[in-house]
Amino acid sequence: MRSTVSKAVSAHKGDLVAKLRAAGLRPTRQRIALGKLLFADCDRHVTAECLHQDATRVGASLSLATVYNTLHQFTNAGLLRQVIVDGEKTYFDTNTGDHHHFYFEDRGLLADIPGDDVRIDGLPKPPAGTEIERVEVVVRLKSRD
Amino acid sequence: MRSTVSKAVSAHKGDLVAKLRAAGLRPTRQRIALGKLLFADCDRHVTAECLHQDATRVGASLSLATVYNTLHQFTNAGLLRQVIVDGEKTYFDTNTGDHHHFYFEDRGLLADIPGDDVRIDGLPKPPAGTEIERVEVVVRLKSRD
DNA sequence: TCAATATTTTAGAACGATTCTAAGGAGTTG
DNA sequence: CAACTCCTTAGAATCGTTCTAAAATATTGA
Ligand SMILES: [Mn+2]
Ligand SMILES: [Mn+2]
Ligand SMILES: [Zn+2]
Ligand SMILES: [Zn+2]
Repeated sequence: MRSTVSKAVSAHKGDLVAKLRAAGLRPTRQRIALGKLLFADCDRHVTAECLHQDATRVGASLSLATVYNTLHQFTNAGLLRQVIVDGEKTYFDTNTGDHHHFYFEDRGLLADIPGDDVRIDGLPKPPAGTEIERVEVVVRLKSRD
Repeated sequence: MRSTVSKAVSAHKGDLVAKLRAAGLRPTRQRIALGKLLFADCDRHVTAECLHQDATRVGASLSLATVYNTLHQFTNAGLLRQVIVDGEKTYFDTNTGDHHHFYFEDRGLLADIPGDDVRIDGLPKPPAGTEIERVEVVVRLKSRD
């Protein structure tokens, strides 16, 4: 799940189309453009607005509504996950595995915390009638000085 | 009995007025009403909307804008802290010490996890030029069944 | 291939939480 | 009380996001 190089090399349009089909999504021009931006290279943390700008920058023409639709469809298909670290905007993460985040508050950027080295001990059992869906750690960072 | 109770209540109010003065905030009717709701009993996690409803329920009459203003003033004074667990609304926490949270996603409720019991190991050093402002753990819970 | 059908895209309106504006109200000081 | 400063508030504005419904596109199968 973390062989970045071979993933980048093998992230061809055909794979993307297969990925979309497997998710029950038609491989439209818009979804392919967004899929390339999201899945072609290394892992990304994007907002809808920023992904829309990326698409525009690359010459793809699609509406912001489509970016929102697509991000949610990808999330429902398990291709993305949401990360909530800021009340103003929602981040979408191409890394769907178990991991945690640094959040650079002044720049509004997310970064994965490398490795599975993070261990959390001493968590109490969840209250009766509930179960843990996910444990999230966010390390909020500020610039020094 | 009754005199004990009213003494306790007025002692609380005196504390509250002192607390506001120490924060450089005039003890207005609105701030005292909200301060009572927030600080009189046990720790609370509230949204602006919910605190406004609480105030209305208790007979205090103030605008939602004032609730927002007051929550931010209290936060800037270190009397509250913000907790971000939901993209839709902001929670304010009367517990300003180091601690973590259960989040009951389907009910939109927060509960404290005492900070002393939770240990986080294996966090990497923050990137150069940054420092940790806070480490937050959120345990997202869903109802079983 | 080519219509019939199902899904997708999109512009623009709507929404909901939050913030802003600016004018009147209230706390403080002497 | 007067003078001053700070506070409250209704309503407008903002902003990220969702909704609507009509036009566009993908898929199916004859
Ligand atoms: Mn972004
Ligand atoms: Mn609440
Ligand atoms: Zn991530
Ligand atoms: Zn708390």
